[in-house]
Amino acid sequence: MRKIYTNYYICFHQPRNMSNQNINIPEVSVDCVIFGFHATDLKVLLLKVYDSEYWSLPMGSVSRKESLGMAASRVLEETTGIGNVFLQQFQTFGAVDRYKYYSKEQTKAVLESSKKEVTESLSYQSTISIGYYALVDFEKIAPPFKEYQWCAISEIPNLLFDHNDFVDMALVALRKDLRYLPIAKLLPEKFTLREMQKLYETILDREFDRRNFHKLLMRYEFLIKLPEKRKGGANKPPNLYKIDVDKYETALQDGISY
Amino acid sequence: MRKIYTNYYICFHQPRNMSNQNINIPEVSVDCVIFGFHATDLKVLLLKVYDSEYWSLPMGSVSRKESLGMAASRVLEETTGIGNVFLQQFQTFGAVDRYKYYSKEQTKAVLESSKKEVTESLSYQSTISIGYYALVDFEKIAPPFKEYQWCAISEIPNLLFDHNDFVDMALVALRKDLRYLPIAKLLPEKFTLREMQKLYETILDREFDRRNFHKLLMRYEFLIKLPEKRKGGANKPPNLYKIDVDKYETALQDGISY
DNA sequence: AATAGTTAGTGTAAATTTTACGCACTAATT
DNA sequence: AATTAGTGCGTAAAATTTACACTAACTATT
Repeated sequence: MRKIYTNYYICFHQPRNMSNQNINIPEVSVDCVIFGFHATDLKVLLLKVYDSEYWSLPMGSVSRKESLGMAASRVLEETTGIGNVFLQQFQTFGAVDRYKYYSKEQTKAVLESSKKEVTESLSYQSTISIGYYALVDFEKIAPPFKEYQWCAISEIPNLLFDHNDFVDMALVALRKDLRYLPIAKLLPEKFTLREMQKLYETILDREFDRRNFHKLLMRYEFLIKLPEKRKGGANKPPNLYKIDVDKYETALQDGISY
Repeated sequence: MRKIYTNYYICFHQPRNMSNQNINIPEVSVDCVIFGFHATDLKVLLLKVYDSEYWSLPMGSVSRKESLGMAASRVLEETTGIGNVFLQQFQTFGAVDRYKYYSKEQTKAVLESSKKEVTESLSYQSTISIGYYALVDFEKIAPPFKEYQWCAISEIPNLLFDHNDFVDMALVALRKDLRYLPIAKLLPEKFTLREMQKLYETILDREFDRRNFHKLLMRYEFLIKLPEKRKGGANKPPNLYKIDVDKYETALQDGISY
């Protein structure tokens, strides 16, 4: 006979002492992987940890007065100035001592540089992090300021804590959900078909035939051909396109095949 | 000129007062959607809230000494006795006051029935819940005990808090990731091709041709034909199959098309 | 002004995959 | 014997994916 435990009722937590109530939820943070696209590279925006040589992802805590999505959006705005972007939750991380285990020497350095008297507390803080990724227009936040740096996916250094895992898993999620994601948000408002193709090729790490790709995209009718062309190259200037937002969203409902 | 905020360093939380330290992380829970499959129905295991008429999903808090996956596994074991199952994190929920906002009268009833003097505290507790779904063999935990009830997806009543959202989103995630998920875990160890087909048909809400489905599955070579047949019906007894675990996992890496 | 070099833009045919379904045979129930 | 449903083969139609070659427009060079 299988043993069935008897505490089958919902176990309510003890009420916390709210006297020194912080508006933020302790031990929970939101960490953001910000994707941008430039030339043929998928890039991630890294943030330099104050007064140290280390890099991390933008992160922050969650207020009790906001939803997770709002928190992610706010954190992004506060740390980078980027607002109003597409954000997608992809995974929540909560390994034991994950802030302690990874990059021990980095963590120590950061603690020292942060000039606060927090020595051991870090390992008990932000034990759980909700990962979001953002799709942003690279050009809108370039050139980077010295505290931030766009970094190609393939060249990302060791990051603080387990942030390298965040980047890896964000990329996995991005690839998996590609059919349903508005990846055009990684492009500038006006773009060429070739740029869009490059974007797909970079994310999926495969090549498309120019003509077939063209046909494929045109099926969905969310591309508006502009009367402008992009001059400057020593070649026939390509047409510029922009997105018909309504039609794009409709197409994304069903998924865009490739 | 875009305004860039200056707090670009990582903001460490104030250390919490650890004197009345609870081993569990307050305000965080793990909630489980347990999928089972019976006849032609996809079902979810619901848990009756102690001494009330309401139902909820199995849930519990997360210890600081365990990872999220371990917590989900433990919660499942503790509440239902089910162990060693496939668990998949699908989404983390954290809307403002989501425990207060949903099912106000239900929450109240539960609070009263729980016979604890927690009145307002609930709305500040378990603000964030990490959703996992499990794929289990329906037969192994049937017949249900009175505190639990298998409930067909289409007949789920109003659940506590925002647990209806959990079920909806778990199903969306299940459908989306179907190609990569070991949904055979929803079947008994020995099963017929027809049962597997029904399973796919139920999850995807579409029909397959018997012969084509047969061909499709056989391509992957993860089905082992057993010398047994399932007798009982007024017809030719169908063959029984079991899974070749190694080959199944290999096939799932690349995804099983349908 | 002519030319070379580069990339853009476009349609059609072949190959492959998916879907639909026919048929012969088997093995149980009633 | 009639009925019901599974097994396993095949084949044809439909849909999708892949392969492929030329002309056009611009810049840079001479």
